[in-house]
Amino acid sequence: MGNLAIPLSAARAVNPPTSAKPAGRILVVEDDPAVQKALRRLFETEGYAVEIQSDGRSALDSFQAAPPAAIVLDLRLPKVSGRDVCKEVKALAPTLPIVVLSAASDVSDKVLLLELGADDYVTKPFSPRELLARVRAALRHTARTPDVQLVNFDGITADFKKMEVKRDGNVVVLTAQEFKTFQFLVQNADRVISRDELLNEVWGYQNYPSTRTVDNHILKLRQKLEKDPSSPVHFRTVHGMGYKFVR
Amino acid sequence: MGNLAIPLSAARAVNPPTSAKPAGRILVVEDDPAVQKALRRLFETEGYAVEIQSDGRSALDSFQAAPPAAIVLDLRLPKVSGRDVCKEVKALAPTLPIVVLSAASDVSDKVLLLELGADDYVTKPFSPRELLARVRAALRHTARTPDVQLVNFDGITADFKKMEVKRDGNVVVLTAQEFKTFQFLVQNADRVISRDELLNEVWGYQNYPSTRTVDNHILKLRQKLEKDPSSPVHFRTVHGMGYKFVR
DNA sequence: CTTCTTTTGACATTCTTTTTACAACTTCAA
DNA sequence: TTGAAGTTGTAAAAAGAATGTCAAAAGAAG
Repeated sequence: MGNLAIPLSAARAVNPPTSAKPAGRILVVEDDPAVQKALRRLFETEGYAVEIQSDGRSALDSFQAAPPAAIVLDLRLPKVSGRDVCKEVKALAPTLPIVVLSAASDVSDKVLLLELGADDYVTKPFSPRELLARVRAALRHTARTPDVQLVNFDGITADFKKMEVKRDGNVVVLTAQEFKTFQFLVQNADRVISRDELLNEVWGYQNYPSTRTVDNHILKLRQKLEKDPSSPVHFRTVHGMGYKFVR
Repeated sequence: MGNLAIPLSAARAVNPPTSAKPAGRILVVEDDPAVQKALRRLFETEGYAVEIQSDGRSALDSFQAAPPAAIVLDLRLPKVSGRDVCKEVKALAPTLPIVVLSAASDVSDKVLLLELGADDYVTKPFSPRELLARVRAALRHTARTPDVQLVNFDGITADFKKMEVKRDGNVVVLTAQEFKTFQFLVQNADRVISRDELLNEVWGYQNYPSTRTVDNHILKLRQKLEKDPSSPVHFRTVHGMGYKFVR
């Protein structure tokens, strides 16, 4: 049986091209002035409006005055701790995405973050791009495209929440990687995805195998899900570009 | 220093040459000759043009002479430190992606990278693939200049995002190169483009075929998209100059 | 250690790009 | 107007790349 334990980070590593930015306002809660400045620059360059608060109390006030699109929250804060801010915000606005900044030691236990209700976290020292990516992902996850959680086509049923795929009523066993690939393609249906993008988004930076690996996973998906794997209808090749999923 | 374990074998085996990439030039700023060599090979194998500078001063000069598509920057450099290079470049070109190479000890502090304005970082010793992945991701992100994304003329519809072109409602299959040529011409409508410019912009530095190749691609585009290919209306020849697209 | 998954490598096949050759066209000067 | 000289249109051949596929190797999980 395929073990479909998808790590937190990977589960939402879904990243359609961010074209023109409608953006939104991001509330940054951080007490170090240097970091404040840097974060402001980082997000503003990307077209987000940025509001900065230096302590938990003001953060909560600000949040209640006008809820932002997302919150970037340092866990170590004066007055009201980041944890409490997190809890309180989540109690009032469960869907508002919160990305936590934390020292590695603070999250020795990931469970803690889940309890807090944070959507994602980045440990210091972190890559600016990564933070950006996670904030984007968090935003997309809640607000923008309510990610497809159920898909139905041909004779295939996929429930991404349950991580279950059926074909004509029978469960199809996908391996973890196959499942992630499938999910990413489906959630980016009709868009051509290059192998590189798949490697980045589905495999991640840490393990970056050769592009042929992608082909093999597509092969498996076709074998398991296409009526006629040798002339695929849904998992299409776009020669010289990549693959695209069509319903 | 120079304890950068970059297995050369890995550099070779990273990825099968992935197609005609627009690629671009990468400025590598690094003083260790061994690493220079490895990085050159890594990126060139992947179809990027590589320029190497050994110290901060020359890096800045080079950047100002002709900005590259991305910068890979060692933090420890002679003359002008990597930090200063980073800051200065970001001040002048905030969107130019910079990936920093650093010893683990250099980034013990989350402030640093953010303050510098770097987009991403890799700690030594690093995996060639990871570096590549990060540079690619950085490039992909900024490369999203969503010029025109949708075009409509005569009976032709083009969706550059989906990489799809339709003619009277039916999908017209364009090859990768044809599509890129088409996109470039359309996004530079009414301007005369020389064959050399097309080769530079569409084909890129790496593969530079003869100018007749361009003619053939225009031919294909006419055959696929013009009502009467033998007297083209949209893909016009400007004798002695090149081609131009008119809506 | 065994089993299952992922990745690699090789090869055949298919599809794309480039070259090539020649006809047709344009330009310009005589 | 006519005829070089240079450009471009065109199709087909040649060269080159990308992909499909399978089996073996490497790696993880149990």
